[in-house]
Amino acid sequence: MPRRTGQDREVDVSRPSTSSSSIDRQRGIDRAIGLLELLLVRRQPMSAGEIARHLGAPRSTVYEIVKRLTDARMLEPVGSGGQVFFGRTMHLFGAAYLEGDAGLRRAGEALDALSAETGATVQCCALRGNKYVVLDSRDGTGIFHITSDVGVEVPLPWTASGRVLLGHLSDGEIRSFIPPEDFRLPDGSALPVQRFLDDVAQARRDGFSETTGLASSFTWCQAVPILGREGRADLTLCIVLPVDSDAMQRKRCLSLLVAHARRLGHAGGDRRIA
Amino acid sequence: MPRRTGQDREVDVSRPSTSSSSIDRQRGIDRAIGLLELLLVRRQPMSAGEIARHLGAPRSTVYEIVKRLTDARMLEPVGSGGQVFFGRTMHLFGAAYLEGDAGLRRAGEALDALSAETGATVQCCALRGNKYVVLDSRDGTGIFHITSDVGVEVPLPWTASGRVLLGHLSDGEIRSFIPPEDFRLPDGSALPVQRFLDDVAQARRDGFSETTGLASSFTWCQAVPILGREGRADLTLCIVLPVDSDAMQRKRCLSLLVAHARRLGHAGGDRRIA
DNA sequence: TGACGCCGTCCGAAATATCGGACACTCATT
DNA sequence: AATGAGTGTCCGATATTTCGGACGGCGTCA
Repeated sequence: MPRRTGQDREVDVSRPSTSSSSIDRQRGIDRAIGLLELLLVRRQPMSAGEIARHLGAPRSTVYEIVKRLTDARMLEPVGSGGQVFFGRTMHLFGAAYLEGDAGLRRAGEALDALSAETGATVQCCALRGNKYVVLDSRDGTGIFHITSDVGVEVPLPWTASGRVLLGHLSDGEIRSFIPPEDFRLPDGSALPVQRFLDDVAQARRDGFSETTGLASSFTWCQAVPILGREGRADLTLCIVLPVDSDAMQRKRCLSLLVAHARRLGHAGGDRRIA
Repeated sequence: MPRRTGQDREVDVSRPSTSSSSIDRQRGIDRAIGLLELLLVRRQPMSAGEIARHLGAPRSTVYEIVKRLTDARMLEPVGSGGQVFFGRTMHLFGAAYLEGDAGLRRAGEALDALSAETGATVQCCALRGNKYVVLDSRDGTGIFHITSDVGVEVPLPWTASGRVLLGHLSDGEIRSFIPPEDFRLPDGSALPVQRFLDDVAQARRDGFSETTGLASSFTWCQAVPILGREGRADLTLCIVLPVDSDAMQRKRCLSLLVAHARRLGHAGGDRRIA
């Protein structure tokens, strides 16, 4: 693995599009946003130096930014090695967001109900950039939980929700939307793009999607769309069953999912036919 | 050798307090932090112009900052009047914070238990600056709920938790810590400072605090400290009962509170004696 | 119709925040 | 002891960002 020091500033050709860092001097606010996104992806405390290395930012600048964010308690010191992670203020911002977003709040209530009704792990998911992300979840009951963290970005082809969330895109749009490497599954095998496109089309017809053995070999996933004002799947309701659950149980779960999602959805009827 | 921090550049006498920036040019990141804090206090969508007015910031700058934060989805457009509020990314940051802070997460589990055991509104509270703030809560069951929002800042003398959270301060420190206007209660009456100091002292002795008719006339509040590593009350567990609840029920609730808080607390024994 | 208040965008100029580098320090490892 | 890698701080210079103001729209009210 090549060492990445502050040198990679002059990689002009090999930097495709996003996070285009030319020879640039960046704004503090952009550095701050990058820093927070980095912590979100890494999901563990980092020191200022470490952040600077990963961001390709000057150390002195990162120290300054970290200080400001720490004063505002958007970051908090963790441990004794000068590391920081998200702070309490972020929790308050997040809670305020939830208060303002009736959609996600109501979805959370549906998760409570679904969790009680099924005992399985249930989630509410959405698109974030060109990735799939869990926005909220309730862990299943029982000795072994199947869990996944809120906020972790996952390639769309790995998930049932991914098939539902892309229903509003054409095949061509989907091809250019998803990075090619995302079609490689966690087990190393490659998912044929056409099969994924077929899955999306089928999910569009059926109003739900089921997958198994994709992200993990021991799960059977079901996802249904929560339709927004424009008839697009803004959110999904999703249930994670053990792969050996019987067909009857699956059918019951699916109908529960559909019922909750329809109640939550904005576009009442079957706009997806159009 | 005198230390030169970035602060003492313009040590003018005419700096009244925070917020009211005179003629100065501020950093983008500070503007951004101020903007987010403003939204947290206002708890409703605001337009860029409105934000600029409240912040005393140039309109053009605020538009720029809002654009950046919106691109990062830390803010989201709301309505059609160009208003913005916290965005989905904030929710993810907040969730990541919760994942990293075992203390608050465990307190949340205690709230679940307390809520089930008592049916009342229960909260986890802490200090934020020189104010009291609810970090997490579970609403009571029954027809009428007594609720309060996560993240709303409240004067410390209005609350039972306030009396518990200041146990580590001396009378003098408390006097200078709390803004004088915070001793005026919501009903307009003034709480004698000495009475508040006595309350804090008693809470320190008893290991809990009870108040009634302070923040509202119809509530009876109980608060107990969750002790941190240094034996200080970092968090409180708090229960809100109707003012007409009977003594027996109150006693039961208090003992439940104490049991949960002791289990959560770091300093096991009675460090407060020291 | 005109006056007013908003929103959103654009621009040049000047103040300054970012940057690179240097320093002192600690802690392991050689 | 010497080396290396890390943290945390400070400083001057310059490329840049903030700022103030102007502009064109839109809607409302008188």
